[in-house]
Amino acid sequence: MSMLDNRPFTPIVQKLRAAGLRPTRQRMSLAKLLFEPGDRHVTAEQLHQEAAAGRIRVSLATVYNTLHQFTAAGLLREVVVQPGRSYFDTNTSDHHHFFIEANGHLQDIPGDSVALAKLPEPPEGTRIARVEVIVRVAKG
Amino acid sequence: MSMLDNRPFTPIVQKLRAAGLRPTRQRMSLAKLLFEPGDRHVTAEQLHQEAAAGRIRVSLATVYNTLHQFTAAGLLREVVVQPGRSYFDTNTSDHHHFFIEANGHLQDIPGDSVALAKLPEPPEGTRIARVEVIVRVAKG
DNA sequence: TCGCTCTTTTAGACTTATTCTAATCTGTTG
DNA sequence: CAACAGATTAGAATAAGTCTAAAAGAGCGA
Repeated sequence: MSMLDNRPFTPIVQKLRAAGLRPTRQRMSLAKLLFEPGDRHVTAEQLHQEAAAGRIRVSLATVYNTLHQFTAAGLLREVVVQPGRSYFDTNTSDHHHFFIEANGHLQDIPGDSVALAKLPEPPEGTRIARVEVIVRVAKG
Repeated sequence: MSMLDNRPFTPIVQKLRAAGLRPTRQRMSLAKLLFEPGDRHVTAEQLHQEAAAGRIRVSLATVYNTLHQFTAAGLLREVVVQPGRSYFDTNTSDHHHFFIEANGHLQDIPGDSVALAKLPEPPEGTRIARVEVIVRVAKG
């Protein structure tokens, strides 16, 4: 399966179609970088550089567009822990994060090792969309 | 008690001194805006505008410096929930937040209406600095 | 009080992450 | 394969925040 693989029924193509996104060259390349290696947390800039390293020509604007489309389609989750930096998480299952302050990295917390015993009533006229737990850890 | 109040033993002055910060005009004015009205969540830009509205001349750089100094001193807590925007919370007690997606506002969740039943082991060589729970709510 | 020194503030330049725009290109459908 | 809607692009634009060097202010001792 080469970088030029363009067959119409590859899992990535199916994934994109299922999300209502046309399987364009750029989206397929980015999807491969994102989803083939397993769970990961990337910034737009990182993904753009990885693409460049892999001889894939994609503009930074497209990387941003794609990450947001994937997020809207539920293929990614956006995680904000630091001012001025967004991570995109390829693991969309119910789970939480460690944020390692020393190096700014994120790490998944397995879904069942955090338990919320009690949740508050959401404010009048709203419903809970998602509960995020961020465990900030420091050296020591 | 006027805006020009400069007495050396006002609670704000004490608070600043206790934090090891000189009670300068700018810091006192900002501290008043922050701490007198009770619990609040502000951005740097908002605070800067409030100051301007109150005829207090403070540069934006000073607002940023001050917010960070207050945070380092434990008088404020920084909360990041949206890319490209930091909130500073005057409530430094142990509590969590609702994030109202519709308008981008934060709202405190009383400390005891969220309970964590189980916490994970932090990664090798780190210790838990803080656990943040963000309950994202949407209209409906 | 004055003067000295160290700290703070400031305007404005700069950086970084991200979004926008308008032109060009490409997938898909008939 | 033509046509068109949707996607991509370079580069400009924006926004939040930081940095810098110079000016102003605070606190101290005499």
